[in-house]
Amino acid sequence: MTIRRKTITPETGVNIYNVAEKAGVSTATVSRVLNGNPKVDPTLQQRVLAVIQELKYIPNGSARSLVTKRTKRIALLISDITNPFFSQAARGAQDTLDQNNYQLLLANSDDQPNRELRNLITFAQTGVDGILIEPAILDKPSSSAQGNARRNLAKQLEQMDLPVVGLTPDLVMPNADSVSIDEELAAFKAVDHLLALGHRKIALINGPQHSSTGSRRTTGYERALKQYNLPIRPEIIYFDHFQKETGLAGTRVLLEQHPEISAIFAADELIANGVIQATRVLNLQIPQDLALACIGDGTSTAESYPPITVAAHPRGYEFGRIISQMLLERITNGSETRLASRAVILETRLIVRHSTVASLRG
Amino acid sequence: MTIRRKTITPETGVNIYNVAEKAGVSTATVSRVLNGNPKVDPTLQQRVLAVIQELKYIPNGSARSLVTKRTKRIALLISDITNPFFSQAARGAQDTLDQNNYQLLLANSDDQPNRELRNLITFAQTGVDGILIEPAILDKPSSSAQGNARRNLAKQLEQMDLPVVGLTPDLVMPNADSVSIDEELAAFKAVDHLLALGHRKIALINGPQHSSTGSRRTTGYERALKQYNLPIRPEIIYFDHFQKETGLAGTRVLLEQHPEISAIFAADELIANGVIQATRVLNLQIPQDLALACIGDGTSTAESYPPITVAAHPRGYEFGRIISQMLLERITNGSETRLASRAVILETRLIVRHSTVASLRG
DNA sequence: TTTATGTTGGGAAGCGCTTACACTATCCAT
DNA sequence: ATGGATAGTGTAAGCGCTTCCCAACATAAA
Repeated sequence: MTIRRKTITPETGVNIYNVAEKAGVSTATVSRVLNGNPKVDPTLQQRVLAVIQELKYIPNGSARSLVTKRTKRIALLISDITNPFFSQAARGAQDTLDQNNYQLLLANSDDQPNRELRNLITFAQTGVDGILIEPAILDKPSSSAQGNARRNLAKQLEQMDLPVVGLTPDLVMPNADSVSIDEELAAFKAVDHLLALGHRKIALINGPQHSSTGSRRTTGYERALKQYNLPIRPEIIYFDHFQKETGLAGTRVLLEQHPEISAIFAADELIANGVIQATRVLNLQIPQDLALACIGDGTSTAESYPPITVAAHPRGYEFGRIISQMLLERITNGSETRLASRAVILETRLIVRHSTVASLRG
Repeated sequence: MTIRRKTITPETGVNIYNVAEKAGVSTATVSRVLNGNPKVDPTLQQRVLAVIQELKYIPNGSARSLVTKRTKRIALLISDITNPFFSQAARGAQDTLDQNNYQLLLANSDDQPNRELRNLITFAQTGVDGILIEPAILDKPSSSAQGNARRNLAKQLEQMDLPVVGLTPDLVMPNADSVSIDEELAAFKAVDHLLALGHRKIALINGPQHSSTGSRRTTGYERALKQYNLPIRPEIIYFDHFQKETGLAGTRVLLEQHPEISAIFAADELIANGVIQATRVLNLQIPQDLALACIGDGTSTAESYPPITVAAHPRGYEFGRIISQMLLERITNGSETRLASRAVILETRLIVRHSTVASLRG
């Protein structure tokens, strides 16, 4: 058995040849024990393992990936890790990936389609086995621009031909799954609750009007009103961003112009926090003067004063676990049977807390 | 010019040979334009670039890394991305890395030295150009166990011989920098402020007693008391975790047994939040009945009711930017001049807000 | 014109692995 | 004994790049 090439202590670190030589076997055998191939003589295996320990040999991932075409690495592309929902999701993903010996590559898109695309290309180059993505919000009302950005995303994704799981309801393409909640239904549940309590003047404070999330929540709100044969009054609907500031400003503006409002449906927890903050400034009591319900994961709303009634979806952590689990299935399965696309819709449920109470007005 | 090997459309994707062939040049030339080598004929360069576009060629990172030994990838190993400080730090790191075309690999250690070690090894295997690490807290009072874990960390890190920047004051080893704040001084400032206001019975609610952070903050607290010739009273010091629950429980316990306490120094923002929550339950007014100061980044404490006086350190985002910047310098510089280790200590400053007021008692 | 010098491009080695394929040894059925 | 499986190991061909080294050519100096 002869060993070619740099067999003697290269400057660059220990490689498989060094191990093979010292153990008196071929590189093939070393590789086999490295990969847990069952058909190697236990004696040899022990010898090789011992040498690996002794030499502190760590296999070179690049070389390995080059031939196997797998990296044991997946990418998570989200708008902003700073958002608690996403940092929880990252943690959830991390935990299940870790259990399966996968690594996590992180990138933020800031909801900009071009950054998203750029990151995707970098991933393709770097080499990842799959992609977890929260597609950028398409904020432009211009339908053509919106369509374009989405189409580019899909094109890029398809071209890369990697397993994908998206945190969105609308990622329909081969080799991809999607996980989301029924935004419209969640909004409907919250508003329906307010209506059932007798509220009739219910304002909506929402994120971007033309974002997919924003528009779906608006639809749910409208559907609830229609069900009670109530008119939709655009003047008590306020759009801006999914931020606390929106809740603050929206509440001020709406209540000033429409004091008859008896309840506010905040499209998200941050907005709801802003609403509460505004009521403190305006010296209003929740729920006596103003009822408040929102959509969220039910965590932070449980700790505010008063605790807020919420149409609750699973926490970011859950989302993270689910999407990474699905991605792993797709990666593992991908070679043989290509799985059909799945669209998972997670449950939401209404949690009634102290921020809502029967309307005291007309 | 002849081109060897699979020159014709491999199933696996476009490679550098395909590009070379179609452009009528050698792979060496393609590689040169790929890497921006200035000495290629502009005509050729154009031709190659055109073919790259046409074929949608994306270079294979593994192959590239295999020969260059650089991955353009760095690792961030922290205890928990879910902690806002760290998600901010991750964002800060991400942003500066992104600008320099580096990617971020994320891992959570949960403060467990063994997970930390395991992740480090995986990084070495995967291939990263540098490591950003928040070393696991060594909670065990047993000094030998503590020393061991730290020593293992250092050993592993040195063996990997990669540039490292640590979010800690105590990472002394070649090819590494560290960034931290003067924990003791921060604690001193906060407590000194309380003392200057006339408070004499100042309780401390802290995180783990034997964690490096916890013990340093205790020292600062003690130093401030000594400066005023006041005794250190262990019975009004409460240790547990850097969590809201600790603040809640600590406040109840301490005030029940020692109603003479006129001020609390909370070692961290979460604990301070717990203290506030406790005062609501106990029906105490801050700052009239109890003054409160803490250490933090000054963000969340600005928005509580009342806003909390804080010895403020830079935000996680700043830390993230700084450590990644330093790491990049080390990576870039590393080959020629090996930089001396640096230990950066970031400034803290006292921000006086409504939670502290002159003592109304003796 | 000849020689020295510089500039560009190509040939090919090899980075550190995995894995067909070939080979040898063993074992059981004939 | 002999042939055919079977199991265990080694050989060597790449994976897709980068880069050293040299050929080819152009240009400047003699």
